[in-house]
Amino acid sequence: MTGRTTTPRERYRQQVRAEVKEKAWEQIAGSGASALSLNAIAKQMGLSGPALYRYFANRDELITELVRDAYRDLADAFIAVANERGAGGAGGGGGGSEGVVALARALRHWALRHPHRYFLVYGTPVPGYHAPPEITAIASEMMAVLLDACAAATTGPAAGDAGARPLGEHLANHREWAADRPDAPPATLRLALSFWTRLHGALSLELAGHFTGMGLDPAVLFAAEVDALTP
Amino acid sequence: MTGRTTTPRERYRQQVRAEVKEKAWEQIAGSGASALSLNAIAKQMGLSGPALYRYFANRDELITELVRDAYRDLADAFIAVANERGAGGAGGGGGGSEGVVALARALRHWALRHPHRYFLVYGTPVPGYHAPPEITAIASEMMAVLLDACAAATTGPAAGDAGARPLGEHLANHREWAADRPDAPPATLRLALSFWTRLHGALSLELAGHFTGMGLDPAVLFAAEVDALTP
DNA sequence: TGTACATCAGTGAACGCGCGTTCACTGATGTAC
DNA sequence: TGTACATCAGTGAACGCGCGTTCACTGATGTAC
Repeated sequence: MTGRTTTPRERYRQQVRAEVKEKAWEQIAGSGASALSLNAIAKQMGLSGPALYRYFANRDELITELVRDAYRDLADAFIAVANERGAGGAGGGGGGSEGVVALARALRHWALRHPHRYFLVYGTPVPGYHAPPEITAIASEMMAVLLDACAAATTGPAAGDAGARPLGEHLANHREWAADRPDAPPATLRLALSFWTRLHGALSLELAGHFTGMGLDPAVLFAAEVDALTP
Repeated sequence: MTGRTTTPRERYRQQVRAEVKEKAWEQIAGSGASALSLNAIAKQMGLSGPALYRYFANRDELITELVRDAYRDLADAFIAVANERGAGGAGGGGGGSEGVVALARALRHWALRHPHRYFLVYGTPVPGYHAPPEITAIASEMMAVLLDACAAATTGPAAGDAGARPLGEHLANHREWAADRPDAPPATLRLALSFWTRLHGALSLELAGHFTGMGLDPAVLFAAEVDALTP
Protein backbone atom coordinates (compact mmCIF):
# COMPACT_ATOMS: atom_id res chain seq x y z
CA MET A 1 0.00 0.00 0.00
CA THR A 2 1.46 3.35 -1.05
CA GLY A 3 -0.91 5.73 0.72
CA ARG A 4 -0.29 5.94 4.42
CA THR A 5 -3.47 6.78 6.31
CA THR A 6 -1.85 9.88 7.76
CA THR A 7 0.70 11.80 5.80
CA PRO A 8 3.17 13.97 7.73
CA ARG A 9 1.26 17.01 6.60
CA GLU A 10 -1.97 15.58 7.90
CA ARG A 11 -0.28 14.78 11.20
CA TYR A 12 0.89 18.35 11.45
CA ARG A 13 -2.61 19.62 10.67
CA GLN A 14 -4.04 17.57 13.49
CA GLN A 15 -1.41 18.79 15.90
CA VAL A 16 -2.14 22.41 15.13
CA ARG A 17 -5.87 21.83 15.35
CA ALA A 18 -5.36 20.23 18.74
CA GLU A 19 -3.24 23.14 19.93
CA VAL A 20 -5.88 25.62 18.78
CA LYS A 21 -8.51 23.79 20.78
CA GLU A 22 -6.22 23.67 23.78
CA LYS A 23 -5.73 27.42 23.71
CA ALA A 24 -9.45 27.83 23.15
CA TRP A 25 -10.17 25.97 26.39
CA GLU A 26 -7.67 28.11 28.24
CA GLN A 27 -9.40 31.18 26.91
CA ILE A 28 -12.82 29.87 27.91
CA ALA A 29 -11.47 29.17 31.38
CA GLY A 30 -10.22 32.72 31.58
CA SER A 31 -13.13 34.71 30.30
CA GLY A 32 -16.03 32.49 29.34
CA ALA A 33 -17.11 30.67 26.24
CA SER A 34 -18.74 33.64 24.56
CA ALA A 35 -15.53 35.67 24.70
CA LEU A 36 -13.69 33.11 22.58
CA SER A 37 -11.71 34.89 19.87
CA LEU A 38 -9.88 33.37 16.92
CA ASN A 39 -7.52 36.31 16.70
CA ALA A 40 -6.58 36.02 20.34
CA ILE A 41 -5.89 32.30 19.96
CA ALA A 42 -3.73 32.93 16.91
CA LYS A 43 -1.73 35.58 18.71
CA GLN A 44 -1.21 33.25 21.64
CA MET A 45 0.17 30.62 19.28
CA GLY A 46 2.52 33.07 17.62
CA LEU A 47 0.49 33.08 14.42
CA SER A 48 -1.34 35.81 12.62
CA GLY A 49 -5.13 35.84 12.67
CA PRO A 50 -6.03 34.52 9.22
CA ALA A 51 -3.73 31.53 9.63
CA LEU A 52 -6.37 29.73 11.66
CA TYR A 53 -8.71 29.72 8.70
CA ARG A 54 -6.56 26.94 7.28
CA TYR A 55 -7.77 24.79 10.16
CA PHE A 56 -11.28 25.93 10.94
CA ALA A 57 -13.83 27.33 8.51
CA ASN A 58 -14.90 29.93 11.05
CA ARG A 59 -15.48 30.62 14.69
CA ASP A 60 -18.69 28.62 14.82
CA GLU A 61 -17.01 25.49 13.55
CA LEU A 62 -14.40 25.73 16.27
CA ILE A 63 -17.04 26.12 18.96
CA THR A 64 -19.07 23.22 17.62
CA GLU A 65 -15.94 21.06 17.72
CA LEU A 66 -15.26 22.07 21.29
CA VAL A 67 -18.78 21.10 22.27
CA ARG A 68 -18.50 17.80 20.45
CA ASP A 69 -15.13 17.03 22.01
CA ALA A 70 -16.53 17.75 25.45
CA TYR A 71 -19.44 15.35 24.89
CA ARG A 72 -17.09 12.74 23.46
CA ASP A 73 -14.72 13.04 26.38
CA LEU A 74 -17.45 12.60 28.97
CA ALA A 75 -19.01 9.71 27.06
CA ASP A 76 -15.63 8.00 26.87
CA ALA A 77 -15.20 8.38 30.61
CA PHE A 78 -18.54 6.63 31.09
CA ILE A 79 -17.71 3.89 28.63
CA ALA A 80 -14.34 3.33 30.30
CA VAL A 81 -16.07 2.75 33.62
CA ALA A 82 -18.47 0.29 32.04
CA ASN A 83 -15.64 -1.61 30.35
CA GLU A 84 -13.49 -1.81 33.45
CA ARG A 85 -16.36 -3.23 35.41
CA GLY A 86 -17.42 -5.53 32.61
CA ALA A 87 -13.91 -6.98 32.22
CA GLY A 88 -13.02 -7.22 35.89
CA GLY A 89 -15.56 -8.45 38.41
CA ALA A 90 -17.28 -11.81 38.46
CA GLY A 91 -20.45 -11.98 36.46
CA GLY A 92 -19.70 -9.50 33.68
CA GLY A 93 -20.69 -6.15 35.12
CA GLY A 94 -22.12 -7.67 38.25
CA GLY A 95 -25.44 -6.85 39.84
CA GLY A 96 -26.41 -4.29 42.43
CA SER A 97 -25.83 -0.60 42.48
CA GLU A 98 -22.02 -0.57 42.30
CA GLY A 99 -22.17 0.30 38.61
CA VAL A 100 -24.33 3.34 39.25
CA VAL A 101 -22.05 4.45 42.05
CA ALA A 102 -18.99 4.01 39.84
CA LEU A 103 -20.56 6.13 37.10
CA ALA A 104 -21.46 8.81 39.60
CA ARG A 105 -17.91 8.94 40.83
CA ALA A 106 -16.62 9.15 37.27
CA LEU A 107 -19.05 11.95 36.49
CA ARG A 108 -17.92 14.05 39.40
CA HIS A 109 -14.24 13.45 38.75
CA TRP A 110 -14.63 14.44 35.15
CA ALA A 111 -16.64 17.53 36.02
CA LEU A 112 -14.13 18.69 38.61
CA ARG A 113 -11.27 18.10 36.22
CA HIS A 114 -12.96 19.88 33.32
CA PRO A 115 -15.48 22.35 34.73
CA HIS A 116 -15.59 24.37 31.52
CA ARG A 117 -16.22 21.33 29.40
CA TYR A 118 -18.98 20.42 31.82
CA PHE A 119 -20.64 23.80 31.49
CA LEU A 120 -20.34 23.73 27.74
CA VAL A 121 -22.31 20.49 27.80
CA TYR A 122 -24.82 21.20 30.54
CA GLY A 123 -24.64 24.92 31.20
CA THR A 124 -26.66 27.90 30.08
CA PRO A 125 -27.73 27.25 26.50
CA VAL A 126 -26.70 29.65 23.74
CA PRO A 127 -29.91 31.11 22.28
CA GLY A 128 -30.41 29.88 18.75
CA TYR A 129 -27.80 27.15 18.95
CA HIS A 130 -29.00 23.66 18.09
CA ALA A 131 -26.79 20.67 18.64
CA PRO A 132 -26.03 18.77 15.44
CA PRO A 133 -27.24 15.14 15.31
CA GLU A 134 -23.69 13.89 15.84
CA ILE A 135 -23.76 15.34 19.33
CA THR A 136 -27.19 13.94 20.07
CA ALA A 137 -25.82 10.54 19.12
CA ILE A 138 -23.00 10.83 21.64
CA ALA A 139 -25.52 11.77 24.32
CA SER A 140 -27.41 8.60 23.46
CA GLU A 141 -24.27 6.54 23.91
CA MET A 142 -23.91 7.92 27.40
CA MET A 143 -27.52 7.26 28.18
CA ALA A 144 -27.18 3.65 27.06
CA VAL A 145 -24.25 3.08 29.42
CA LEU A 146 -26.17 4.69 32.24
CA LEU A 147 -29.27 2.62 31.54
CA ASP A 148 -27.26 -0.59 31.68
CA ALA A 149 -25.88 0.31 35.07
CA CYS A 150 -29.33 1.29 36.28
CA ALA A 151 -30.79 -1.96 35.03
CA ALA A 152 -28.34 -3.89 37.20
CA ALA A 153 -29.34 -1.76 40.17
CA THR A 154 -33.08 -2.22 39.71
CA THR A 155 -33.52 -5.97 39.68
CA GLY A 156 -35.50 -6.36 42.83
CA PRO A 157 -38.96 -6.31 44.37
CA ALA A 158 -38.98 -2.48 44.44
CA ALA A 159 -39.08 -2.40 40.66
CA GLY A 160 -42.78 -3.18 40.60
CA ASP A 161 -43.48 -0.41 43.06
CA ALA A 162 -41.86 2.33 41.06
CA GLY A 163 -43.80 1.20 38.01
CA ALA A 164 -47.05 1.92 39.76
CA ARG A 165 -46.26 5.55 40.52
CA PRO A 166 -47.32 8.33 38.15
CA LEU A 167 -43.83 8.84 36.79
CA GLY A 168 -43.50 5.11 36.26
CA GLU A 169 -46.61 5.06 34.10
CA HIS A 170 -45.49 8.12 32.24
CA LEU A 171 -42.08 6.61 31.57
CA ALA A 172 -43.65 3.39 30.36
CA ASN A 173 -45.60 5.38 27.78
CA HIS A 174 -42.89 7.79 26.71
CA ARG A 175 -39.62 6.00 26.39
CA GLU A 176 -38.35 7.37 23.09
CA TRP A 177 -35.25 8.59 24.87
CA ALA A 178 -34.36 5.04 25.86
CA ALA A 179 -34.75 3.65 22.36
CA ASP A 180 -31.39 1.91 22.65
CA ARG A 181 -32.65 -0.14 25.60
CA PRO A 182 -36.28 -0.94 24.71
CA ASP A 183 -36.66 -3.53 27.46
CA ALA A 184 -35.74 -1.29 30.37
CA PRO A 185 -38.45 -1.40 33.03
CA PRO A 186 -39.88 1.86 34.42
CA ALA A 187 -37.86 1.59 37.61
CA THR A 188 -34.66 1.50 35.58
CA LEU A 189 -35.71 4.49 33.51
CA ARG A 190 -36.61 6.39 36.62
CA LEU A 191 -33.30 5.68 38.27
CA ALA A 192 -31.42 6.85 35.20
CA LEU A 193 -33.40 10.07 35.10
CA SER A 194 -32.85 10.77 38.78
CA PHE A 195 -29.16 10.01 38.43
CA TRP A 196 -28.97 12.56 35.70
CA THR A 197 -31.05 15.36 37.20
CA ARG A 198 -29.99 15.03 40.83
CA LEU A 199 -26.29 14.66 40.25
CA HIS A 200 -26.31 17.44 37.70
CA GLY A 201 -28.08 19.62 40.24
CA ALA A 202 -25.51 19.01 42.97
CA LEU A 203 -22.56 19.23 40.58
CA SER A 204 -23.56 22.34 38.72
CA LEU A 205 -24.23 24.25 41.92
CA GLU A 206 -20.86 23.11 43.24
CA LEU A 207 -19.00 24.09 40.08
CA ALA A 208 -20.81 27.41 39.88
CA GLY A 209 -19.54 28.16 43.36
CA HIS A 210 -22.93 28.33 45.03
CA PHE A 211 -21.65 26.35 47.99
CA THR A 212 -18.58 28.47 48.63
CA GLY A 213 -18.73 30.29 51.92
CA MET A 214 -21.30 27.83 53.18
CA GLY A 215 -18.79 25.77 55.08
CA LEU A 216 -20.07 22.65 53.39
CA ASP A 217 -18.13 19.86 51.76
CA PRO A 218 -19.66 19.27 48.32
CA ALA A 219 -18.14 15.79 48.22
CA VAL A 220 -20.17 14.73 51.24
CA LEU A 221 -23.34 16.15 49.78
CA PHE A 222 -22.70 14.47 46.46
CA ALA A 223 -22.06 11.15 48.17
CA ALA A 224 -25.30 11.46 50.09
CA GLU A 225 -27.23 12.10 46.90
CA VAL A 226 -25.63 9.10 45.25
CA ASP A 227 -26.52 7.09 48.29
CA ALA A 228 -30.14 8.20 48.14
CA LEU A 229 -30.43 7.07 44.54
CA THR A 230 -30.32 3.37 45.40
CA PRO A 231 -31.95 2.79 48.75
CA MET B 1 -43.26 68.75 54.40
CA THR B 2 -41.81 70.45 51.36
CA GLY B 3 -39.64 67.64 49.94
CA ARG B 4 -41.65 64.88 48.34
CA THR B 5 -39.82 61.59 48.51
CA THR B 6 -39.92 61.26 44.72
CA THR B 7 -39.74 64.31 42.53
CA PRO B 8 -41.17 64.07 38.99
CA ARG B 9 -37.67 64.01 37.66
CA GLU B 10 -36.77 61.13 39.94
CA ARG B 11 -39.89 59.30 38.82
CA TYR B 12 -38.86 59.75 35.22
CA ARG B 13 -35.38 58.49 35.99
CA GLN B 14 -36.77 55.33 37.51
CA GLN B 15 -39.07 54.78 34.54
CA VAL B 16 -36.21 55.03 32.07
CA ARG B 17 -34.01 52.81 34.20
CA ALA B 18 -36.80 50.24 34.26
CA GLU B 19 -37.22 50.42 30.51
CA VAL B 20 -33.50 49.96 29.97
CA LYS B 21 -33.58 46.82 32.08
CA GLU B 22 -36.62 45.57 30.22
CA LYS B 23 -34.88 45.93 26.88
CA ALA B 24 -31.81 44.35 28.41
CA TRP B 25 -33.78 41.24 29.30
CA GLU B 26 -35.21 41.08 25.81
CA GLN B 27 -31.72 41.26 24.42
CA ILE B 28 -30.51 38.54 26.77
CA ALA B 29 -33.41 36.38 25.67
CA GLY B 30 -32.44 36.93 22.07
CA SER B 31 -28.70 36.41 22.12
CA GLY B 32 -27.48 35.61 25.59
CA ALA B 33 -26.29 37.59 28.55
CA SER B 34 -22.76 38.11 27.34
CA ALA B 35 -23.94 39.77 24.14
CA LEU B 36 -25.64 42.53 26.09
CA SER B 37 -24.82 45.90 24.53
CA LEU B 38 -25.58 49.34 25.87
CA ASN B 39 -25.53 50.86 22.41
CA ALA B 40 -28.03 48.34 21.11
CA ILE B 41 -30.37 49.00 24.02
CA ALA B 42 -30.15 52.75 23.46
CA LYS B 43 -30.92 52.35 19.78
CA GLN B 44 -33.90 50.16 20.60
CA MET B 45 -35.24 52.89 22.87
CA GLY B 46 -34.77 55.58 20.27
CA LEU B 47 -31.88 57.13 22.17
CA SER B 48 -28.28 57.65 21.27
CA GLY B 49 -25.63 55.55 22.92
CA PRO B 50 -24.13 57.89 25.50
CA ALA B 51 -27.58 58.81 26.84
CA LEU B 52 -27.64 55.64 28.92
CA TYR B 53 -24.65 56.84 30.90
CA ARG B 54 -27.05 59.20 32.67
CA TYR B 55 -28.70 56.10 34.15
CA PHE B 56 -25.96 53.54 34.57
CA ALA B 57 -22.31 54.18 35.28
CA ASN B 58 -21.29 51.49 32.83
CA ARG B 59 -22.17 48.12 31.40
CA ASP B 60 -21.07 46.22 34.49
CA GLU B 61 -23.39 48.18 36.74
CA LEU B 62 -26.33 47.35 34.52
CA ILE B 63 -25.51 43.66 34.57
CA THR B 64 -25.06 43.64 38.33
CA GLU B 65 -28.48 45.27 38.68
CA LEU B 66 -30.03 42.66 36.44
CA VAL B 67 -28.55 39.91 38.55
CA ARG B 68 -29.72 41.55 41.75
CA ASP B 69 -33.22 42.09 40.36
CA ALA B 70 -33.41 38.47 39.36
CA TYR B 71 -32.44 37.30 42.84
CA ARG B 72 -34.85 39.78 44.41
CA ASP B 73 -37.69 38.64 42.17
CA LEU B 74 -37.20 34.98 43.00
CA ALA B 75 -36.81 35.69 46.71
CA ASP B 76 -40.04 37.69 46.65
CA ALA B 77 -41.84 34.81 45.01
CA PHE B 78 -40.66 32.55 47.83
CA ILE B 79 -41.64 35.05 50.50
CA ALA B 80 -45.06 35.49 48.92
CA VAL B 81 -45.70 31.77 49.17
CA ALA B 82 -44.65 31.75 52.80
CA ASN B 83 -46.91 34.69 53.63
CA GLU B 84 -49.94 33.27 51.85
CA ARG B 85 -49.61 30.05 53.74
CA GLY B 86 -48.84 31.77 57.01
CA ALA B 87 -51.91 34.02 56.75
CA GLY B 88 -54.35 31.44 55.44
CA GLY B 89 -54.42 27.92 56.88
CA ALA B 90 -55.08 26.99 60.46
CA GLY B 91 -52.01 26.89 62.65
CA GLY B 92 -49.93 29.66 61.12
CA GLY B 93 -48.02 27.95 58.32
CA GLY B 94 -49.29 24.52 59.24
CA GLY B 95 -47.23 21.38 59.55
CA GLY B 96 -46.35 18.68 57.07
CA SER B 97 -44.75 18.99 53.68
CA GLU B 98 -47.30 21.24 51.98
CA GLY B 99 -45.05 24.23 52.47
CA VAL B 100 -42.16 22.55 50.70
CA VAL B 101 -44.43 21.46 47.87
CA ALA B 102 -45.78 24.98 47.51
CA LEU B 103 -42.28 26.42 47.31
CA ALA B 104 -41.31 23.84 44.72
CA ARG B 105 -44.30 24.78 42.61
CA ALA B 106 -43.46 28.48 42.94
CA LEU B 107 -39.88 27.81 41.95
CA ARG B 108 -40.85 26.00 38.79
CA HIS B 109 -43.45 28.57 37.81
CA TRP B 110 -41.00 31.38 38.27
CA ALA B 111 -38.28 29.57 36.34
CA LEU B 112 -40.57 28.79 33.43
CA ARG B 113 -41.83 32.35 33.34
CA HIS B 114 -38.34 33.86 33.51
CA PRO B 115 -35.87 31.33 32.17
CA HIS B 116 -33.21 33.96 31.51
CA ARG B 117 -33.46 35.35 35.00
CA TYR B 118 -33.13 31.81 36.27
CA PHE B 119 -29.97 31.21 34.29
CA LEU B 120 -28.50 34.51 35.37
CA VAL B 121 -28.95 33.34 38.95
CA TYR B 122 -28.02 29.68 38.65
CA GLY B 123 -26.44 29.26 35.25
CA THR B 124 -22.87 29.11 34.03
CA PRO B 125 -20.84 31.50 36.14
CA VAL B 126 -18.98 34.39 34.52
CA PRO B 127 -15.27 33.86 35.22
CA GLY B 128 -13.98 36.52 37.56
CA TYR B 129 -17.39 37.78 38.60
CA HIS B 130 -18.08 37.79 42.32
CA ALA B 131 -21.53 38.52 43.65
CA PRO B 132 -21.63 41.61 45.88
CA PRO B 133 -22.71 41.01 49.49
CA GLU B 134 -26.13 42.52 48.77
CA ILE B 135 -26.88 39.57 46.53
CA THR B 136 -25.58 37.06 49.03
CA ALA B 137 -27.96 38.59 51.54
CA ILE B 138 -30.93 38.03 49.23
CA ALA B 139 -29.87 34.43 48.78
CA SER B 140 -29.89 34.07 52.55
CA GLU B 141 -33.44 35.42 52.72
CA MET B 142 -34.52 32.70 50.33
CA MET B 143 -32.72 30.07 52.29
CA ALA B 144 -34.42 31.17 55.49
CA VAL B 145 -37.86 30.79 53.91
CA LEU B 146 -36.92 27.40 52.57
CA LEU B 147 -35.56 26.26 55.93
CA ASP B 148 -38.81 27.22 57.66
CA ALA B 149 -40.83 25.15 55.22
CA CYS B 150 -38.41 22.26 55.58
CA ALA B 151 -38.61 22.47 59.37
CA ALA B 152 -42.37 21.99 59.20
CA ALA B 153 -41.87 18.97 56.96
CA THR B 154 -39.29 17.29 59.19
CA THR B 155 -41.00 17.06 62.53
CA GLY B 156 -41.28 13.32 62.79
CA PRO B 157 -39.55 10.12 63.84
CA ALA B 158 -37.48 10.07 60.63
CA ALA B 159 -35.63 13.18 61.74
CA GLY B 160 -33.40 11.19 64.08
CA ASP B 161 -32.53 8.76 61.35
CA ALA B 162 -31.28 11.35 58.95
CA GLY B 163 -29.14 12.83 61.68
CA ALA B 164 -27.27 9.58 62.04
CA ARG B 165 -26.17 9.40 58.41
CA PRO B 166 -22.80 10.84 57.30
CA LEU B 167 -24.35 13.91 55.70
CA GLY B 168 -26.39 14.51 58.85
CA GLU B 169 -23.25 14.59 60.96
CA HIS B 170 -21.51 16.79 58.46
CA LEU B 171 -24.41 19.22 58.40
CA ALA B 172 -24.52 19.34 62.17
CA ASN B 173 -20.89 20.42 62.20
CA HIS B 174 -20.98 22.84 59.27
CA ARG B 175 -24.13 24.88 59.38
CA GLU B 176 -22.73 28.34 58.68
CA TRP B 177 -25.04 28.57 55.69
CA ALA B 178 -28.07 28.22 57.95
CA ALA B 179 -26.96 30.90 60.38
CA ASP B 180 -30.40 32.50 60.21
CA ARG B 181 -31.97 29.34 61.61
CA PRO B 182 -29.49 28.07 64.18
CA ASP B 183 -31.89 25.56 65.67
CA ALA B 184 -32.66 23.65 62.50
CA PRO B 185 -32.01 19.92 63.00
CA PRO B 186 -29.86 18.00 60.50
CA ALA B 187 -32.89 16.45 58.81
CA THR B 188 -34.24 19.90 58.06
CA LEU B 189 -30.93 21.09 56.67
CA ARG B 190 -30.65 18.00 54.56
CA LEU B 191 -34.14 18.45 53.13
CA ALA B 192 -33.42 22.05 52.23
CA LEU B 193 -30.21 21.06 50.48
CA SER B 194 -31.89 18.28 48.53
CA PHE B 195 -34.73 20.63 47.57
CA TRP B 196 -32.23 23.02 46.20
CA THR B 197 -29.91 20.65 44.35
CA ARG B 198 -32.48 18.19 43.02
CA LEU B 199 -35.01 20.71 41.82
CA HIS B 200 -32.31 22.84 40.29
CA GLY B 201 -31.05 19.76 38.48
CA ALA B 202 -34.42 18.91 36.99
CA LEU B 203 -35.28 22.53 36.20
CA SER B 204 -32.02 23.55 34.62
CA LEU B 205 -31.96 20.52 32.35
CA GLU B 206 -35.54 21.26 31.36
CA LEU B 207 -34.87 24.93 30.67
CA ALA B 208 -31.69 24.14 28.77
CA GLY B 209 -33.75 21.93 26.50
CA HIS B 210 -32.05 18.66 27.39
CA PHE B 211 -35.39 16.88 27.54
CA THR B 212 -36.67 18.04 24.19
CA GLY B 213 -37.05 15.23 21.72
CA MET B 214 -37.16 12.74 24.56
CA GLY B 215 -40.94 12.52 24.56
CA LEU B 216 -40.96 13.20 28.27
CA ASP B 217 -43.13 15.61 30.22
CA PRO B 218 -40.80 17.64 32.46
CA ALA B 219 -43.75 18.53 34.71
CA VAL B 220 -44.27 14.89 35.59
CA LEU B 221 -40.61 14.38 36.29
CA PHE B 222 -40.47 17.50 38.43
CA ALA B 223 -43.52 16.40 40.39
CA ALA B 224 -41.95 13.01 41.01
CA GLU B 225 -38.80 14.62 42.34
CA VAL B 226 -40.82 16.87 44.63
CA ASP B 227 -42.69 13.81 45.80
CA ALA B 228 -39.49 11.96 46.55
CA LEU B 229 -38.24 14.79 48.74
CA THR B 230 -40.74 14.10 51.53
CA PRO B 231 -41.45 10.40 51.73
C1' DT C 1 -46.71 86.01 38.45
C1' DG C 2 -42.35 86.81 36.31
C1' DT C 3 -37.66 86.62 35.85
C1' DA C 4 -32.71 84.62 36.64
C1' DC C 5 -30.40 80.78 37.51
C1' DA C 6 -29.27 75.88 38.25
C1' DT C 7 -30.04 71.27 37.11
C1' DC C 8 -30.09 67.66 34.17
C1' DA C 9 -31.57 64.73 29.85
C1' DG C 10 -29.93 63.94 25.58
C1' DT C 11 -26.96 64.74 21.25
C1' DG C 12 -23.20 64.17 17.96
C1' DA C 13 -18.52 63.75 17.19
C1' DA C 14 -14.66 61.38 18.36
C1' DC C 15 -11.17 57.79 20.25
C1' DG C 16 -9.28 53.42 20.37
C1' DC C 17 -10.18 48.84 20.28
C1' DG C 18 -10.68 44.05 18.79
C1' DC C 19 -13.44 41.30 16.28
C1' DG C 20 -14.47 37.93 12.04
C1' DT C 21 -13.33 37.41 7.59
C1' DT C 22 -11.49 37.98 2.57
C1' DC C 23 -7.75 38.33 -0.58
C1' DA C 24 -3.53 38.34 -3.13
C1' DC C 25 0.75 36.82 -2.30
C1' DT C 26 5.36 34.36 -0.58
C1' DG C 27 7.91 30.53 0.61
C1' DA C 28 8.41 26.02 2.14
C1' DT C 29 7.11 21.13 1.69
C1' DG C 30 5.85 17.30 -0.74
C1' DT C 31 5.07 14.60 -5.34
C1' DA C 32 5.81 12.81 -10.17
C1' DC C 33 8.66 11.66 -13.72
C1' DT D 1 19.18 11.40 -7.97
C1' DG D 2 17.59 15.63 -10.02
C1' DT D 3 14.41 18.57 -11.87
C1' DA D 4 9.50 20.63 -12.66
C1' DC D 5 5.39 21.14 -10.75
C1' DA D 6 1.57 21.14 -7.38
C1' DT D 7 0.12 21.65 -2.81
C1' DC D 8 -0.48 24.08 1.12
C1' DA D 9 0.91 26.85 5.58
C1' DG D 10 1.30 31.32 6.79
C1' DT D 11 1.61 36.58 6.07
C1' DG D 12 0.15 41.39 5.84
C1' DA D 13 -3.03 44.60 4.31
C1' DA D 14 -7.57 45.71 4.16
C1' DC D 15 -12.85 45.99 4.99
C1' DG D 16 -16.64 46.91 7.74
C1' DC D 17 -18.45 46.48 12.03
C1' DG D 18 -20.03 47.40 16.72
C1' DC D 19 -18.45 47.98 21.04
C1' DG D 20 -17.65 50.94 25.61
C1' DT D 21 -16.72 55.29 26.88
C1' DT D 22 -15.39 60.51 27.09
C1' DC D 23 -16.38 65.18 26.06
C1' DA D 24 -18.18 69.64 24.90
C1' DC D 25 -22.40 71.26 23.95
C1' DT D 26 -27.77 72.31 23.40
C1' DG D 27 -32.21 72.69 25.07
C1' DA D 28 -35.72 71.67 28.16
C1' DT D 29 -37.28 71.32 32.97
C1' DG D 30 -37.40 72.62 37.48
C1' DT D 31 -36.25 76.05 41.50
C1' DA D 32 -35.58 80.51 44.11
C1' DC D 33 -36.59 85.03 44.83
